[in-house]
Amino acid sequence: MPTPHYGQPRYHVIADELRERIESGVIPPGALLPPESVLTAEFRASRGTIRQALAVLRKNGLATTEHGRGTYANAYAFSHALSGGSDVQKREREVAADAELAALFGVEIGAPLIEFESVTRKGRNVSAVTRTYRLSSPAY
Amino acid sequence: MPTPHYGQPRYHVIADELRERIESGVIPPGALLPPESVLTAEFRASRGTIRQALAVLRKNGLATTEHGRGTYANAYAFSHALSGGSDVQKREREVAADAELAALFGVEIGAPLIEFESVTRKGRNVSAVTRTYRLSSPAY
DNA sequence: AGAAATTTGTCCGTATGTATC
DNA sequence: AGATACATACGGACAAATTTC
Repeated sequence: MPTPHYGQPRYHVIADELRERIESGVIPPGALLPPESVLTAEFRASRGTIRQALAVLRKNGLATTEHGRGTYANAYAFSHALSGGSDVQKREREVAADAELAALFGVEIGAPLIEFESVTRKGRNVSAVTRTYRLSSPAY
Repeated sequence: MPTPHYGQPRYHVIADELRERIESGVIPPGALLPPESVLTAEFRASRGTIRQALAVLRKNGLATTEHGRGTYANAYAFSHALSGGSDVQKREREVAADAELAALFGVEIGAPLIEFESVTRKGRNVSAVTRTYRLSSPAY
């Protein structure tokens, strides 16, 4: 693989992508980001480049890294996006599994799932809707 | 010590050796491989290099690792294309807006949306499914 | 039941060699 | 030549899950 750095350096592009995920709620506040090893695979970047990207997030207050544990998305990032003119509404509800979700979770169609929905608005427009589904009763 | 990686990288050589032991039955299916600490001594490689070799085995479906327990040799079926060996599977597709999404985004029902789906697995079970919806053609 | 040891998971910092822009 | 990035490798430290005593 060549090393094209048109415009922006890779670590900056990666940092932007991760910031987008944090501010949009794809990575919810307080959640762990994927470990460096996974990020290297996802972005096909070397560990050094990934670490540079994470350093950018830390410097901007979007993430916090703990030795031996991982890198957290900061809750502060949410309010940052809020003050930036976007608005986020959240809600949690119980829904019935459709065929697709049932197949994924290995439950019957109609089985109860917890749906966590996050609606991100910028101005009057909705920019993103994120729905996270989990089993309502723990899998054992 | 310097780090000459002439020819094949060390983790690759080590992975090959371990695969040989598994396929030849020296390490029978279901048995635990030696712990990383022992492998570092055997191959005189750093732990990181050993873990890289083990990652190759996992990716090839030859071994399975459990936190705090160890790495098992798999009774190897050919699970290469199936699981891919990764924890998170992602895909992106275009879907039609249902009534709720249409109302949120302010588009007509059936209008095209980009759906980004991420399926997180723990072991064999799906632990979470996240779907993020965005407008397919940015409205600005 | 509880403490210690084992083992894997993750991050830190550093270093070398290679390749491309 | 310099900056960026990749792949590889080392050693150390802390965290978390599991097993053992």
